[in-house]
Amino acid sequence: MPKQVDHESRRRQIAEAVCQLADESGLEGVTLRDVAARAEVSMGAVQRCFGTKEEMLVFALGHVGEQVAGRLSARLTASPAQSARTALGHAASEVSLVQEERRAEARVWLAFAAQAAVSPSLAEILRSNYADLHKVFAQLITEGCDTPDPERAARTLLALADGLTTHVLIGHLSPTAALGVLDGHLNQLWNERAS
Amino acid sequence: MPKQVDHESRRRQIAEAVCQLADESGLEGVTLRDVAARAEVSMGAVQRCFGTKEEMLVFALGHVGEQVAGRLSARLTASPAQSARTALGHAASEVSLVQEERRAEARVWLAFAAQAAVSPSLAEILRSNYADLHKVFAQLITEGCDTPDPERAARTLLALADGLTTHVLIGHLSPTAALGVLDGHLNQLWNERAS
DNA sequence: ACCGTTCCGATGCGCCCGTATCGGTTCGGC
DNA sequence: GCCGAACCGATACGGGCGCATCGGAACGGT
Repeated sequence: MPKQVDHESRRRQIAEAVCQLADESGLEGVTLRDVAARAEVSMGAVQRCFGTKEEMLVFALGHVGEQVAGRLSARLTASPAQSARTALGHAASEVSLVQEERRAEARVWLAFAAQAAVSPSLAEILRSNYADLHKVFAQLITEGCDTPDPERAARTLLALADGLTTHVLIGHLSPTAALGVLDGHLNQLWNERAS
Repeated sequence: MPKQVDHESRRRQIAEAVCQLADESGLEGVTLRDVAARAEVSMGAVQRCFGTKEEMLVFALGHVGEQVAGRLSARLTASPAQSARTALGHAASEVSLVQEERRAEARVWLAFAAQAAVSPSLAEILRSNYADLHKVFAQLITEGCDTPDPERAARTLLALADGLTTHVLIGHLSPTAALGVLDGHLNQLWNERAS
C-alpha cells in the first residue's frame, strides 16, 4: 500500500470548510470548488473523500451535530455539582446557538434544516441529533423538577431553543432577549407545581 | 399607451408559482424558467415583472406573509366572542403551520428563513412580519391573562411556534405532538399566576 | 531496486443558471 | 388609419456548476 492519507481527518477538514462557506453565503454558496479552495486541498481530493456532493453535506451535518453534542455533554460533565436548574439553563443556551461566537454554527444549522425539508438523507441526520438532545433534556427535567409531563416539557424546550435561534439569526430578537426568554421559560417550568 | 396588463395580479400569480416550487424542492429549486413554466407565462414576462430574481423572491416572501397574516386576522375577527385563551390557541396553531394543509407554506417559510440569514432584503421582510405577529400575540396575552411580562410571553410563544414548525417539517415531531406542546404551553401560561 | 497500487491535481464535458437583447405583435391616441 | 409605445416570446451569452477522466507522482511490499 502506497501513500497513506488519513481520510477521516481530511473529511473533517473538508466539513469545516463546508461550514465556513455555509455560514458566509448559505448552503447554495457551497460549491465543490469553493470547498476545495477553503479546505486548501484540490478538487480531486474532495471528490475522492466524498463520492458526491450530497454525501459531503451529510457528513458535514453530522460533523456539526457532533460538535454541538460534544460541547453540551462537556458542559454538563464539567460541573456536575450545580443544580439541575442551572444545568438545564446552560444546556438550553448551548443548544440554542444565540451566543455571538456560535452565530456561524447557527447559520449552518438553519441552512441544513431548510435543506432537510426536501432532502430525506439530511432529515435523517437531523432527526437523530434531535432525538439525542431530547433525551438529554428530558433526563435533566425529570431529575430536576416535578412537572407532570417531562417528555412534553423537553419537546417544548427544544422547540423553543430552535425558534429562538432562528429569530436571533433573522434579527427579530437580540441574543440578550433570547436568553431572557429562555430563562423566563425555565423559571416558569420550575415554579409550575411549586406554587 | 398600448396593451395594458394587470401587473399586480400577474405578480401574485408568479409568487404563487414560486411558493409551489419552493415547497417541492426548496428555494434553490426555484429557477426563473421553472417559475415561468409553473405560472404558465413566458420567461420574458417574469423578467418584466421583476427586474431581478431577488426582487421576485422578496415579493413572494411578502406574499406568503400577507397570506398568513390575513388568515390570522380572519380567524380572530370571525369569532370574537370566544375566550382570549382559545383565541390565542387558534392564533398560535395558525402561525405554527403544523396542520397538514399548511405544510407547503411551512416549507416555504423555512426556505426563506434560511435564505434570510444571508440576504438582508429578505431578512427585512421577515422581521416586519414577525413584528406584526408579535404585536398580535402580545395584545392577546395582555388581554387574556395576567402574566407579569406579556411582551416576553409573546416572544416565547412566537419562538415556540416557529420551532415546532421546523421540528414537524423535519419529522422530529408529529403535528399532533406539536399541537400538544402548544396547548400545554398555553395552559401553563394561563395558570402561571392563578394558582 | 523496482513495481503495482493508491493518491493527486488539472482539465474537459455537458448542463443549466440569470440576464441581456431583439424582432414581432398589440393596442390606445390622434 | 396609422404610429409609436408598451408588451411579448424566443433566443443568445457568459459563467459556474457537479461530475468524469487521466497522466504522473509518491510510496510500501518483496
